[in-house]
Amino acid sequence: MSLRFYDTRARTVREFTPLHEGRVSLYLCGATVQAPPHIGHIRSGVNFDILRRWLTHKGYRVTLCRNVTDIDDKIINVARSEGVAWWEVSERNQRAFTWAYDTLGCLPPTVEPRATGHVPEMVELMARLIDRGHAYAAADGSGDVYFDVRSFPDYGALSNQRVDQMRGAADSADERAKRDPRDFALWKGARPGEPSWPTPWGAGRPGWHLECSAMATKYLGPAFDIHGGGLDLVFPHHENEVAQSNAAGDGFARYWLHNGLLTMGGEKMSKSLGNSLLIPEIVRKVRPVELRYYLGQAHYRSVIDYSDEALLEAAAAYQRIEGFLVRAGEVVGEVAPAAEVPAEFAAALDDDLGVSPALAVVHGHVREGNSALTEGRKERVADLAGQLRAMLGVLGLDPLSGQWGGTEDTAGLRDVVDALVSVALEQRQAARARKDYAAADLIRDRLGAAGIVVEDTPHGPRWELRRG
RNA sequence: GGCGGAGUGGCCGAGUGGCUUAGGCAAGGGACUGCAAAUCCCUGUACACGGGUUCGAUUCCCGUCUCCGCCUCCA
Repeated sequence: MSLRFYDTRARTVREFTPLHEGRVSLYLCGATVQAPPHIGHIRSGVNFDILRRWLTHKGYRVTLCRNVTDIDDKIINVARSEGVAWWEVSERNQRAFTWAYDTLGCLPPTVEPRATGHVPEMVELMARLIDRGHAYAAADGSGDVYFDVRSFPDYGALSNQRVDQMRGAADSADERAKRDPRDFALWKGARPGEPSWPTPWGAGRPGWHLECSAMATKYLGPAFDIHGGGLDLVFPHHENEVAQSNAAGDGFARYWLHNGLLTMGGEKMSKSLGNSLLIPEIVRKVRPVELRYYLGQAHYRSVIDYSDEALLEAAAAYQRIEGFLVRAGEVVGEVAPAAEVPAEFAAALDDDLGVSPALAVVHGHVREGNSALTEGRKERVADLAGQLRAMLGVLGLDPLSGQWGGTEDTAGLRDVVDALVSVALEQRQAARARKDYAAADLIRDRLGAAGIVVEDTPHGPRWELRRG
């Protein structure tokens, strides 16, 4: 079966064919860096990281452009309230986003452009729109530049709305000089004390939507394959992007993919609602890879209503997978990921990124692998472990990938601990041999208290550090 | 007012006009074990409600209820 995705604009699943053979250009709306990321942002990051990894696995050369909105009203407000420069706020939060993406195993984008670094491209785009009669500078001299919604018949096509039914866009607080209340700001003229960049129409700053059009075009070309982002960006952000770019004569995105939102207690998690759950807080409860499993296991378009219980369940499920690979490694040594993933797994991901049925294949392999391990069928164990690593690699969840493993230092430390624990385990085995179970259990309990879990197997005892 | 999504067994979460009706977590039973852990096997008979279409609907259609998102900054 072919690769296909649900396209927001078509409102149906469409077969995916890239613009250029063997290559995929992907634009993601990244963060407005007014605050550190919450798990909703990272859910989006994980969803699209899986998409990116799957495309890469299928042999496409993926160019991923993920922007950073480093200037906007809220950043200015945060800076003001803290008495620092706007760029201190955006730098600090951009680092927090990068840390969170890295921590969750999201591969870095090919390019990560910032809005304020692309003012000339935005000016060029505005000039084109004005020339073509789709935009105008405010007549009041405020420096605002607006997109003329009425001049573009397709406005509303992406979000399936008719202009007449829309409420006015209050994207400039005082509605300075719009011809139509639904017109949106391409550029916001500077008020006293605000950071600004010069343009032919006056000094000001980007009006959010414009930057994505300008940067997507710069890095991916006038037409590109996939544009992704959260469902809450469909309108107005993406509607406005596509309107600007199409009106300027650019083909823009060919497929629109939107991830479902993350809620907590049934309410959308949002910086402005103040119910943000931050990453450092969660990775105290579970390991980052377990959080990734939790965020990635549901279909990317479904809502995830966050709960600690569900998070811990996901961690348990992940540990089952990890447990097999660790035990397999002890028996057959390190197995490299297989070159190919099972057909059923591939079919699941090809079908609009069906991670859930793909994980069913993963768990099936784990179950069979555990049986093979019990039965001592080493070749089968190695075979299944290799396939599992390949599948988990696509999902960014391979516990042996190094991405999730310890550092060189802790690997060395592990050998030291192993030697020490072995001494204790030899004592315990001796006690068991003379049926002194009280002594044997005491040793196990003391190791347990130190965070070392002992398991007896047909091949002798094994130990590992308690997870979590 | 407009646009869109959702309600699945104790929990999470896929999916489908009928077939062995995913998978995980938890629970119960069994195997293994000195015990435990891990693992394997078995078990649960679910699709908000009311109609309709159909030989047959959780799956299609209509209506109702509830919840959520967007239409304003938001992944």
